[in-house]
Amino acid sequence: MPAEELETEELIKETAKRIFFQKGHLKATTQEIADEAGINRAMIHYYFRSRDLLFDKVFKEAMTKTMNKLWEVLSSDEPFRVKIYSFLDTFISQAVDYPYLENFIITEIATDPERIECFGFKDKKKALIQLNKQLQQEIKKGGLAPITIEHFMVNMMSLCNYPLISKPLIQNLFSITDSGYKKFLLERKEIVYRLIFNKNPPK
Amino acid sequence: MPAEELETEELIKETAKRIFFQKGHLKATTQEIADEAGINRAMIHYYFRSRDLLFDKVFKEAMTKTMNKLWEVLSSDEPFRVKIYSFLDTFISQAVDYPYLENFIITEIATDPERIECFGFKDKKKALIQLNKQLQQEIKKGGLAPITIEHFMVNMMSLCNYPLISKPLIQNLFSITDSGYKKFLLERKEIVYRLIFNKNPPK
DNA sequence: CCCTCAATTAACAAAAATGTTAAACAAAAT
DNA sequence: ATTTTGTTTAACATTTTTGTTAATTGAGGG
Repeated sequence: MPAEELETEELIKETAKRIFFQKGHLKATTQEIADEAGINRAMIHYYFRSRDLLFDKVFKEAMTKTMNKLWEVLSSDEPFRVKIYSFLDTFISQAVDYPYLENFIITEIATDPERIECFGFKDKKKALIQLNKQLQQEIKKGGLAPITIEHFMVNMMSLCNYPLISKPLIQNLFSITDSGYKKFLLERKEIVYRLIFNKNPPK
Repeated sequence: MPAEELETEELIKETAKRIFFQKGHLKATTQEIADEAGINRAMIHYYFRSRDLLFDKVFKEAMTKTMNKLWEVLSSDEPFRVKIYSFLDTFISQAVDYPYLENFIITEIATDPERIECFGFKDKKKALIQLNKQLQQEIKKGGLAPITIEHFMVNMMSLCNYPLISKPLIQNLFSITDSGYKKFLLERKEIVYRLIFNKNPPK
């Protein structure tokens, strides 16, 4: 047994998170989770009452953590390009850890869009406005072709996220091995920056 | 009753396809499908033996149709930029029809990557090589910054597809209404072309 | 040493989903 | 008219998954 054994409750949450959002097995049963965690299935009910409550809690935690990180980056006082590069970095790191969190957001929220409501962060709007100001300045300086903040951000998110969530498809299309894919992903941080700014990334 | 009532088998397939790949409700039960189609649940078993076989058939059909369309475009004799613009068009149209097909590919294939094997089209490799030749020529001509065919295509796919499959998330982030989102998506064909070629699309 | 109490377990109950079957039906063939 | 055939239905059986409960364990406090 490991020196610092996780408390059962925490262990369940971590295991569930891994199965749901790393392995992408969103419909994993309580039995699968229990087996993977090496505990009795009843423990899940003991600590979380029901499968749905467990799922909710795990999702909400992962989502909040992620979103907070991202908005923090976007709200910082860094110059525009540094901020964007840092956003790419954070976004990709986070998505590498939980590639299927994004995927869950997509399918699950589609059937029940309420779920996402709770992530309306207080100063989201303010951060966006400020970022947009920076973006438009950058455009005026000629560093970027005219674009709205919405399209700009969707571009970034698309270019970072899609390759992560559609790994199997892309690997098949281009006959890329697992280790090859890792390299491919790492290359993308530069590729994306260059594409967006039409210029090499800082250092 | 409608004048040209669909044959039951076809009706089931169409209904299932809609629920699975338009509504994104991948875990829809046989009952839900039967209800939506207005038929007895046993009919699904009568025509398709099991839920899984139905799912497989529906998926395989949608996938094959999509892929064929895309490869056809990529294998055509059109000049590079026309071909690419046509690819964007086809890709987006198809994804608008079945936004969650992509999503299914992502989650389901993740747990069972074999599923995708069957879509190894005979002249995929040839089409890719030819396309790459065109791409590299375009780059030499100075029409494009140096890039591999893999990154180039992943860029295109990302920029087209991600906004479709992550509609709910983006709508929430930027407070966009449903009708606003439609407009947003249509704008993207131009946006993507401009981003990739750093220049306005043809006509 | 016994009591207490949270944590754990196995066995059970309930619910939800899938799969099967035998009978009813209805149109076409004989 | 009756048989045949493919389709449809309702009722039943099975399987899978979730949820509950009562008994067991084991560490700390009195």
